Amino acid sequence: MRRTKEDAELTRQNLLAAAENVFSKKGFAATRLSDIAQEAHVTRGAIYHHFGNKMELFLALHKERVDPYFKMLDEIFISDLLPKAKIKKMFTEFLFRAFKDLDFVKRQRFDAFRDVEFTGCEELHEFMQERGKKIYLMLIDLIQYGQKIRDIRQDISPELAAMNLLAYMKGLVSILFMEGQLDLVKNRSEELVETFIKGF
Amino acid sequence: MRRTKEDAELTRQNLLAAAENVFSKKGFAATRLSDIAQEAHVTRGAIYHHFGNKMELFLALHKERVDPYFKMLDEIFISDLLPKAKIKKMFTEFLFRAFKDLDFVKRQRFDAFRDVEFTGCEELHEFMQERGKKIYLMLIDLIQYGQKIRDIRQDISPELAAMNLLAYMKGLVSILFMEGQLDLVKNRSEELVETFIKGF
DNA sequence: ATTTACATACGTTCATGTATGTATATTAAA
DNA sequence: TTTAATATACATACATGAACGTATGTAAAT
Repeated sequence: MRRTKEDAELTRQNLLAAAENVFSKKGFAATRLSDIAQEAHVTRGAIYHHFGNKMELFLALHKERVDPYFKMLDEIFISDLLPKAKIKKMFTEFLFRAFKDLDFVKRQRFDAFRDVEFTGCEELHEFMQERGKKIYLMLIDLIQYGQKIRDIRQDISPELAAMNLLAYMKGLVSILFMEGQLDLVKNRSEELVETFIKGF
Repeated sequence: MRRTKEDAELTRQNLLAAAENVFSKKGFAATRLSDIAQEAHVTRGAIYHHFGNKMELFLALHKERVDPYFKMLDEIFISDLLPKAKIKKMFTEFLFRAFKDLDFVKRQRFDAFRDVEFTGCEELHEFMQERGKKIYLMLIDLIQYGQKIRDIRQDISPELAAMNLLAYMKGLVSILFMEGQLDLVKNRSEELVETFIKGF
């Protein structure tokens, strides 16, 4: 029984949501398309219809969920705040959205030093590599300019500091969602970042 | 053809090494025991003989490789340095060993915000949860004491700071091994940590 | 009338675990 | 010390099942 276009879009979204849940719980390889289908109250047929295959589904999901975060960073980057304030805002905003958008972050809810997964999807690999590098360069740029106008302390290497910032951002997302630790930091994005940023 | 006990131990070690390689490349779910066996120049029979099953193999590997890191942290914790110096040393030493012991860290060589995997092994989950919490408490303890003796600045929350430290540690390991970024930071553990620690 | 949005059914692959086989090391007995 | 018994360290073969992708069916929307 064919559904209307709106219905179709709805099931597409349901599938994405379900996929997000299952992927974030089990990882790519361990996820069964049947689980996703079940959680979306459809059959695997719907998945293949909408996305073609498992990898494409993952890819679509990833791009759709991660894109907004990077767009936000871009916007802050081209705003007219001072460098340090920009960096601070990037982090705060990032965390704020992460808290609000738990579904995305759930994916990162693995414990310290536990385990990883590579999807083996070169496309995604390069995609994220690219983005990571872009943020990295953005941060270096900000720090250098900040140092030039004396907004940021002089005695640090922009590259290392940028690396540290990235590491912090990444690590924070990963760690915040350890069971029992979430409450401590939820809605304290600013405080958290403030504590960190004092280094500059 | 039965081997001597020493031979057996050797193949056990070979299996662990091979498992480390494959697991770190593919993640738990996506690795095939046949790959591991092949890389160790044995058959899967050897794996089942030595470890029982896939999960047990992973567990054994994990404990064997991760343990030394935590032991090292413990040792620094009970040493007689000042708190800030302890924290610094923990990080520096951790990174130093990580660089030296790439095999372990390889496991963490995934790109920012890319993908995760949960092994679904509750035992390991709790095991690592436990350890993470222990370090967390250790750090809080250090910071509080450091503040008391004026070794660490007063205007930060020990909990948040500890959380930040953990996040940084975790994120750093994850990010350092992005293709092309490794050279920048390799053997600069101290500088890196120095840049970070200035926040205190 | 035709396409769409799925459901259903099917074939194939493939990895896991188990059962079994076997040659040798280890131990015990003679 | 020699020999017999047994346990060990794997290899090989097999049974099972699961998940993927594809092919096809179908009812309703366009």
